[in-house]
Amino acid sequence: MSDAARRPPNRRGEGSRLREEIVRAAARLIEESGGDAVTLRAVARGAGITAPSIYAHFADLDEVVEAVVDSTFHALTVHLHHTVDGLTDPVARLREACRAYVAFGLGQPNQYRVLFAAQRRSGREKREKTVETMSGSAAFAFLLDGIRDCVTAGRSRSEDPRMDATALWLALHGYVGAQSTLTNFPWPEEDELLDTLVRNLGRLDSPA
Amino acid sequence: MSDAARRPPNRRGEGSRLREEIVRAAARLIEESGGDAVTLRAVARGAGITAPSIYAHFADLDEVVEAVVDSTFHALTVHLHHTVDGLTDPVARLREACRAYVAFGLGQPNQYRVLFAAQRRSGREKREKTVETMSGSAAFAFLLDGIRDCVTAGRSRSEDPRMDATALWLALHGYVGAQSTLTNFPWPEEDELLDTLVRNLGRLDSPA
DNA sequence: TGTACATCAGTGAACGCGCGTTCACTGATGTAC
DNA sequence: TGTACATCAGTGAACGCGCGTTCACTGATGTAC
Repeated sequence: MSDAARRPPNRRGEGSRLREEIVRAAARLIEESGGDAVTLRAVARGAGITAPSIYAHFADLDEVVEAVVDSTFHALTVHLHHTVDGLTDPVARLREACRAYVAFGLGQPNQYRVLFAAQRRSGREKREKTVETMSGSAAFAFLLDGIRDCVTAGRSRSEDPRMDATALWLALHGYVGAQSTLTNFPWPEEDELLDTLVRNLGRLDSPA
Repeated sequence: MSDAARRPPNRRGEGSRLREEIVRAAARLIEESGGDAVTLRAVARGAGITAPSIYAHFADLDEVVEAVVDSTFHALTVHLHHTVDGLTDPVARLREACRAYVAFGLGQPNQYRVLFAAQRRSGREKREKTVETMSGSAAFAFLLDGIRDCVTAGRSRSEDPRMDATALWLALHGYVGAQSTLTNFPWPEEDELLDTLVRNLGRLDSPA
């Protein structure tokens, strides 16, 4: 901090502004480094503050990452809602939701990875209600409702929407992880692949 | 190393024995720590040697992990071959291969994760022929051949086996990653889920 | 068979580094009078 | 309106730690004569 000007302190009661800046810096760092170089000190550097300042807002680095995960899950949910907003055809809604999910993941693959990697670590002892059941399930519920709506509209032959939604989510999830990792794999055209997944796992009669 | 007896050196020309012990120790460490605590020194401790001894066999930790990945991919390939060996019905072969793939991944989820996580890191500058295209593709080819055989036998309606094999692999891959991570998710019965994936993505006419 | 010597697997001390965490502190903001 | 003071966001020095990497070394194994 000796080379830069001293950070002007936030006004009284505006400490939460720094909190948000820390979360943003951590998210940026996760995305850029792939999660390898995410340390308390690196986050502090990214936010333009000194390391001890973080303790005023978070107990440790895990809490910071947790905040990033919450924020990212929220952004995903908003993104999905915004995408299907205005679409009325249930098949189109389902397909666009899947497209949007994949686009969100591929747009920030390392943050997406942390969304689920964080469960492993913090799951040891903490909190009954994990992020997974709180925020993450909103995205899954999206797919489940999407399939149910298709069934109601007579567009899907699914006899077990929960099973089929799980299968569909697994494939989307696998695609986000694999596509951003195995860049040498002979990937088919993305739209075709997504259509294949949605049509077959959503049990749609007509081509999507 | 002061607390333990000094390791008796291998005989002349048997330096490769230590190499294998290092790889085994690294694999163990990856599986137990989730990959977080994998350091050169930790691997050395696990192998019962001092850190500098590793340099006689590997340039750095990345090379050690690379060796673990190679070994794990090889084990996966052997496991798949062994599983379908003796099965003649193409649908049964495909389904059992999928089951075996998932079982392998869930049996050592952290090693499985590293299989693909390693691509990211070392992919920066090194080697054109990545592990992915060399060893990993053997597993994928297994699924592809499986679907093709079903088509030939008139058991699958697939019109694009490569596309459908990709879709199927993505779902299996997603399942291994998600199931070992999201332990609170209301997972359906594993056999039912796998049947759903194989039947729908393998485009099988009759229930698998 | 015996002895001197080369080989080489593995050791242990040492280095500089970035890390997490603690602590007393500084100095601008806002308040009491 | 002016002044003394409390508050509190953020600093910077310091600590102990495990890390990767280097280097000269040790001592058992095998070989030449």
